[in-house]
Amino acid sequence: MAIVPKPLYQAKAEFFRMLGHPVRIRVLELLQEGPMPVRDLRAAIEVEPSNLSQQLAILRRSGIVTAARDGATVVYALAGGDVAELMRAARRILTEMLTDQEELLDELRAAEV
Amino acid sequence: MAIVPKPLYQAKAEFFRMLGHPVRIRVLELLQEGPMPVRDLRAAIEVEPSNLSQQLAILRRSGIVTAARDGATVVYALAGGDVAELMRAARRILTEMLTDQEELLDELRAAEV
DNA sequence: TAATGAATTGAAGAAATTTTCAATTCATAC
DNA sequence: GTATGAATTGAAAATTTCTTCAATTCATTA
Repeated sequence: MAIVPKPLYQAKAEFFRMLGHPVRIRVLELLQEGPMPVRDLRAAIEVEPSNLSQQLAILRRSGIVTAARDGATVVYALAGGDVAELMRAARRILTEMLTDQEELLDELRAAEV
Repeated sequence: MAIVPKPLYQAKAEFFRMLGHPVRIRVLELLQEGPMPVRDLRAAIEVEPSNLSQQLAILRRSGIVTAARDGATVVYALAGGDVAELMRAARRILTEMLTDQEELLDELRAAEV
């Protein structure tokens, strides 16, 4: 079976798409404070257990997190990449984008008609 | 017009989802070199004109790019946020995540973007 | 070994996104 | 004013992702 390399822009798109879900974002944010058992993730995120598991499976398959069983509980952790820096960069852009929208909103509010 | 504040993690998820498409990624990468008319985007990206327009519309609506008409052509530009830093952060994580996919790794190392 | 709790899996229906095509707008040239 | 090229729009069909539920695995405890 020949290895057909995936175009880089497609790998990037898949990566961002993997991040594009509220539950997955929250999991990644929580794991930035350190490894955490599923039990705690479930307490912090309002979501059905099986739904959380589905989202965790997506994160696991992508390779951005790892899972380790410890007795009856499973502990998740970031696989190592600097997720914090990525989130900071995203927040900077998001902040700028939302600020612009707010300015637009202010203009709309200020408009006479 | 009631303003319903959106949870931050949801805004983040929407932001990443907006990035999660190969054509949109390529547009953002091309625009990092400066404003560019649709004509040039279409020459650089293999995609149906109307499909490109759909993807451009998504980028526009999100606020990450702006469009300005100049005669018969339309010129797109990044709205201002530091998209380059975001892409670098993403690439760092991707590089780490894909250590077992040699071909893609080589592309990542060679990529300047 | 039976029972319980923790977490995952598989599969189906629901929901969202993507692609495609015909129709439209806008500016320029004839 | 009519034709042409550039780009966008609206809407449907195709595809993908999301949610949900029942069934399952694995470890612990009674």
